Amino acid sequence: MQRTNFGDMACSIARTLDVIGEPWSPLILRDVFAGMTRFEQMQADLGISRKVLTERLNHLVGHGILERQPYDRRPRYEYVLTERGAELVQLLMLMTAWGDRWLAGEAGPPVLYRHHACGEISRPELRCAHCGDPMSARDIDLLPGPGAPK
Amino acid sequence: MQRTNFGDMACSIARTLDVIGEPWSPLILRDVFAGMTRFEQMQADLGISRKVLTERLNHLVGHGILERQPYDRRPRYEYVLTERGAELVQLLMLMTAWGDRWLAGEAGPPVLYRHHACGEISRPELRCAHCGDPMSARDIDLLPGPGAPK
DNA sequence: ACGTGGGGTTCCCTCAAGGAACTTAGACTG
DNA sequence: CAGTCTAAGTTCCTTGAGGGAACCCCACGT
Repeated sequence: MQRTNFGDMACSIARTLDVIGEPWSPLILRDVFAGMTRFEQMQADLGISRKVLTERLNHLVGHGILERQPYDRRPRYEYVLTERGAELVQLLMLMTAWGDRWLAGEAGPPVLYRHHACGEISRPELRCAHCGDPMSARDIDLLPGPGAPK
Repeated sequence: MQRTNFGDMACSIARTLDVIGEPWSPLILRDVFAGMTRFEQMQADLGISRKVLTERLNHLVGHGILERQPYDRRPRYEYVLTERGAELVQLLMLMTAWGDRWLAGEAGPPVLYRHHACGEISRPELRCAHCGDPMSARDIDLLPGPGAPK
């Protein structure tokens, strides 16, 4: 995977990739979010190598995305989303929306979202936290922030 | 990187990862979005190997995310976002917001977004396309869609 | 004709992903 | 108490992708 260390770059995208950018990591988060929280379940569902699954889970736990909790007196553990992790799920939701739109083809989306607030099947949209209007790539300018390099 | 082919999975997240999940791809999109559209610029900015940059650009062009356009009578090209690609930038915006919140630390965010509609420095938020209320991980149920496996 | 500079290609080396086999700790079973 | 079962890893080997440096090609400019 990435031999170059993205975590040290002065870029929030690169830093986020350092946490969840490795192959499989987003799919592991998806599984945990969907309720497949145990090692064997994920391994079977994803078809990932056990070695890599171990590495990814440790990485995600280490970065505070998942927590490892025993669920038995035997050495059995399940992984649950932390607050940081739950916020990352928004990214997955947006990835789903993009994939549904551009890659799902004839068959249509494999999964639908029902929104608790309105009870409808819907999809997420990006809006400005300040004014509430839509906020897409064409609607913004980039400015250097306080953490900008130099 | 990923030897396993995510594109064949019945999951819009996996399919999206097949397009932009390889290492560097999101950062390449970031650069193009930020106006660094040429091979040499990106290579210098990212510190990516020229070989991998070539591979990634071809992959992104092949999936309709970028377009390769000549900008000179000499063999000089720049890469521009297609509509599909521009919509992917929303993902980057959300990654930025997450990284700003959880990883930026003392120094603060390296980049700020100014929203054209309201003119304010702001950040994007996920909202329901149907009712407009916030739509985060805790606000939805998952249901099988028409493209669900079997 | 000669240099320059953008945009790649080629080559080799290292290290991560895949895969299968092995290990461990406790619980259950006879 | 010995033997079996199961979830959750660990170990080891093979393969192939990422890093890096060197090289190549082409249209200018001078």
